[in-house]
Amino acid sequence: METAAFDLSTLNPEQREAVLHEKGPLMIIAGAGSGKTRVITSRVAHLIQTGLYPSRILAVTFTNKAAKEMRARVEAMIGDAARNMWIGTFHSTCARLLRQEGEAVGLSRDFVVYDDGDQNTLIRDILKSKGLEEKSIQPRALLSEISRAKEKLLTPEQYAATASGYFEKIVAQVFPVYNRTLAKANALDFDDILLMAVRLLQEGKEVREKMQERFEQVMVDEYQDVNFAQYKFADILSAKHKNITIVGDDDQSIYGWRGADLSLMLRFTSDHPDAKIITLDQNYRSTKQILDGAYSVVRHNRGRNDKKLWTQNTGGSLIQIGEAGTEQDEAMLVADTVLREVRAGRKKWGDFAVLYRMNAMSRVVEEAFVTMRIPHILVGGQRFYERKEIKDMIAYLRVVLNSADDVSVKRSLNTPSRGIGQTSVQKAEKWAADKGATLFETLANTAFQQELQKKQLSGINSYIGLIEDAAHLAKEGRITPVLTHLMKSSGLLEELRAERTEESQSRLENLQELVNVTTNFDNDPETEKTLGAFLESVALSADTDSLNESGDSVTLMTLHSSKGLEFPAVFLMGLEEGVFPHSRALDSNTEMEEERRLCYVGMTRAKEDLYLTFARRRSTYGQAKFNPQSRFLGDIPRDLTDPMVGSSPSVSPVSSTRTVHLERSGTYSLSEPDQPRQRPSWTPPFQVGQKVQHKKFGLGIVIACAPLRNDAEVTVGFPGDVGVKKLVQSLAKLESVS
DNA sequence: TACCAGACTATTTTT
DNA sequence: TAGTCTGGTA
Repeated sequence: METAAFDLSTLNPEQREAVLHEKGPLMIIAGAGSGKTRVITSRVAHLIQTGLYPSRILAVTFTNKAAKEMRARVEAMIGDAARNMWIGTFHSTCARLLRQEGEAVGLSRDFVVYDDGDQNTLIRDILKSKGLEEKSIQPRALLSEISRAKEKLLTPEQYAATASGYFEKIVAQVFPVYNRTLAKANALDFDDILLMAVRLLQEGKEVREKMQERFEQVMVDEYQDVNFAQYKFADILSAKHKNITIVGDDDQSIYGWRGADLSLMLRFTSDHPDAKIITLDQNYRSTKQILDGAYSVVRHNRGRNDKKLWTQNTGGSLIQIGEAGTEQDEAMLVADTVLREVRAGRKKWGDFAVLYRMNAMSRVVEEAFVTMRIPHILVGGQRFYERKEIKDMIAYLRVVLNSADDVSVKRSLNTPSRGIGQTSVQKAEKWAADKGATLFETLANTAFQQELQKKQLSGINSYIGLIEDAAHLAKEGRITPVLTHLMKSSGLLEELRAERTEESQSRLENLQELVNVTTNFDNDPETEKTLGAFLESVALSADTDSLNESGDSVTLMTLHSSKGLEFPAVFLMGLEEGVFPHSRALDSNTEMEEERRLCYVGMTRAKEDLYLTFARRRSTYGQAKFNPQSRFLGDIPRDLTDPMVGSSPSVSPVSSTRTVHLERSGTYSLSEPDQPRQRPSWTPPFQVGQKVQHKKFGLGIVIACAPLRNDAEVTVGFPGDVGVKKLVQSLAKLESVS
């Protein structure tokens, strides 16, 4: 980290220009590794040094981690004055605004934030109550459609007006109910936080003018990832002074599936015809081979701003390509390479990152690393705040804060078991719906209680007593006593301790960790000491926030979570058609372009060494698959690559000539020579690349063969509309054509 | 109410 | 394969 004040002389001309720009809209197109963060922080420092009050700067990012880093770096340059800046994520900034001014749009200060899990339970309940549950509607799909609508700032009415087709009609039906339920529970989902903040600014003239006046400089980082609501938020706030700076890279847009809209980046220049545009294309991170390789993958995308990164760093090794028999072999190849480099003293464990397309792929790597005793940390996967026991306790805390939160009442009511089952809950829900009361009010209502059996009644009373005691404790301001009281008196601790299994032990540890979190919160002088503030910090935080160089270990994570990071050596695994690019992207142009960008992001994480690996055979969902190697590998010019040491090619790439396959296919069996297996070896009926004749489809080329009991599943590519087919040999009766 | 077996279904996830 | 969900039964 830079500790001295910033030094203009170490910046390149474009960077300097961006830093010194003072008035008017500015767009910085910042390629990977082009010193973006340095430019933004220097710019902030420069503005403050030229007399701007820090409190008049708003800087928004997408992650808490980025926000934290930005603040720390500015502080290092200009000292404590940086504290008064508004630096935060879109969500935390909007939530802050809503807590301050939200009452103007009828929002209570004590709103809770619903995460994906809560949204899911809510939507399921609604589907059930509408009798729509078995109509093959996936709650997830529904939620993402609603989310998409909210990101566009659409009201349920506006959505309904344009809804067409079966699915959209259902969404139109559910959407308003979903919103009403949230409102009744005094809850906001992630999208609401943005939406309500924008609405507040649009409708509340006074608030709007106050905020517009206040923020003389507005900066948005990672602009390629903004959605419409976020765009609007920044747009309104910067409308008065017009000093908006956006920083982004269209080649690194990998969150399209989450509503990020790349076209908003283009829109910036039409919104602000006078905008200054600066492109940072000198890369300070990677070697030329890595940059050229990455470029050869993204350049296939249409409609991108062509921008080729350059570097003065022309040394370094070629991109290394590793081929393995199975995914286990692939993982071992990675492990071996790491081990060799570390033993040779060329690298430390912490210099390596292993990136993959799906979290599920981490397991094999972990296994290999464990057997080879390679220290590693796994990023992502099951998140702390999504663990059951943590969510349970959070649910309790939320009820203490806001008893209208029905979702949390339902979750906590019978955990641990108080003998209150589905039937009782349904009874209470019905009663609540009839009387227009909240669930909690209903449970406490004497008239309702008379309808209950003794057992249920005593359970409910002990629940209510527990919440009331906790609410009393909460008035004192510290969170930890409330939490520990709830854990003890609910009997949850007791239950877990009694279980004495490995799982219960780990749950107890997680709960202990939660106590640590609240203790830190209680002792942190910076935080507002209320339960609401604590719950908000929980809802708006991600695990990766705390991801720092935690010791000297290899980092394992998905390509998505690697964005913004860099490592001396990077492995990109699973470069196979159907894995990366992901199978879901194979028939969609837009998604394929996003996969390409994802590959670009992954490759440009590497500073010195980049390894791309694939396996010929991979089991997916318990089924063996022979995927052809990824098209991305084919995009990289040969003179930039080198086979990895230990790579075991046996079949040449699909694109090469057939004769090669025929010669080598003898070894093409399930029992890899280096890893003997118990299973009898299986000989595929055809070789990959072999021409075959099908009665109906005609001539085709074998792409893959997989064993299928006493049969074989043959994947064949046919020309024209027929495309790729999976055929069972005994039925398809494919004949080989020489 | 609670538990178990079988069915079902599978990206990515900054907040 | 593995984790989640559902429905049937004790």
